[in-house]
Amino acid sequence: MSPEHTYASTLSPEYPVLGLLIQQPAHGYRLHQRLTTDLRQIWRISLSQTYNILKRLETHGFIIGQMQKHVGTPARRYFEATPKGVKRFEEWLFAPSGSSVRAIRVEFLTRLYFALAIYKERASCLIDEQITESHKHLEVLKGALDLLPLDQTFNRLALELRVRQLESLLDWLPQCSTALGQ
Amino acid sequence: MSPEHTYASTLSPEYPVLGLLIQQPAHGYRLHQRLTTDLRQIWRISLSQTYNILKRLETHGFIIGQMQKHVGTPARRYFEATPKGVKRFEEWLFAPSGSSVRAIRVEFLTRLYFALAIYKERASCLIDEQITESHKHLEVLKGALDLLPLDQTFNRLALELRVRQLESLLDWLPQCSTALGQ
DNA sequence: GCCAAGATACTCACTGAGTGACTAATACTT
DNA sequence: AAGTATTAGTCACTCAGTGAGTATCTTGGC
Repeated sequence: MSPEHTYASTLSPEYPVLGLLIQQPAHGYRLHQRLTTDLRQIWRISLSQTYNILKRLETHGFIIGQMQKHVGTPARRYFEATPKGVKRFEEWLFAPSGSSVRAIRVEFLTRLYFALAIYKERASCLIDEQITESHKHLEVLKGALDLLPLDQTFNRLALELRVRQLESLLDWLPQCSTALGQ
Repeated sequence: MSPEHTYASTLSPEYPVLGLLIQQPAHGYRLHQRLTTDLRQIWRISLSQTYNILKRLETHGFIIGQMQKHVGTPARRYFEATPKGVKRFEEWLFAPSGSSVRAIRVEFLTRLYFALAIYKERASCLIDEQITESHKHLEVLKGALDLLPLDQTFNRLALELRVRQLESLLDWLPQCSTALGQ
């Protein structure tokens, strides 16, 4: 068993957490506040779950935490990303998206958020890539639909829904560019 | 802590497994085969995950398993639903759907599958209810979008995508009725 | 000046979700 | 008879997520 093996898929909540810490080091509670304001339309991560994720990120060496005692506040642990953590995050940020509609929605929006916040010049490139990828994926789904026998009513219905969802995603993607342009 | 408390959300893979067992008792391996043929467009459940779910369902008393020794085959455990399991399944089947687009997609399709297979007369009613619910939900999302300040570019983009996805779901739903009619 | 309510900051113990490697028997094939 | 594929299942693990609980500090009201 490889010691570097990590299970997390690219949809994992570890990435938004890591990204926020790269943007700005913070302690758990503050981090959770930023999660619930800045990213609340995408991620709903409870406070204790936030701490779980921090713990995991730390055991994997992607972040390190240090106690800091201020006068007049309870003791806090401040976390910041390690170079290893930054590397992992950037690899994720510019990697191709997963294929499910949900994966695309959640992943792409998260990537876009951080691209806008940290690596602004690469954001429009991210959008273009997503458009290309989604078109490709759409063709795959349509191909699969053509191959599905007509009597497989149920599987056909399910696939048709996925096609429609992907099409509506493709309708929406150009809006991102517009929003970015302002 | 209530002993009857179960964590599983209505999106849990326990329901397709339970439903297949209500349709027809089976052993784990066969069940997994049915999962990968009949429901492959919705659920991708690995073999070992199938056994995990069976174990959980059994410890909760929703199914019971019994060893059966055939000549010429390895020993197998056949599972069937208990009355308690049937009750739980039916409550889920006719309960209102979750609210996320993914929840609706996965849940609704699963419900529809079993409604068609086991409770055929109630299937069209299920579709109508989903249409009503989704319209309501769409209004809620649109309301939230109207309330979101214009400067919250990112959260607005995310919400707009959800609106579009829900609209495309609403376009698709009537197809279910058509498919059902045949 | 005190105390209750609430915000801050975190911990713990738990269940559920999901994977990959492994075992072991039977069945098919050459 | 040996080797491969299929059938059937177990094990040990990590990740995902919840809810209750703990402890400290701030703030508003009397």
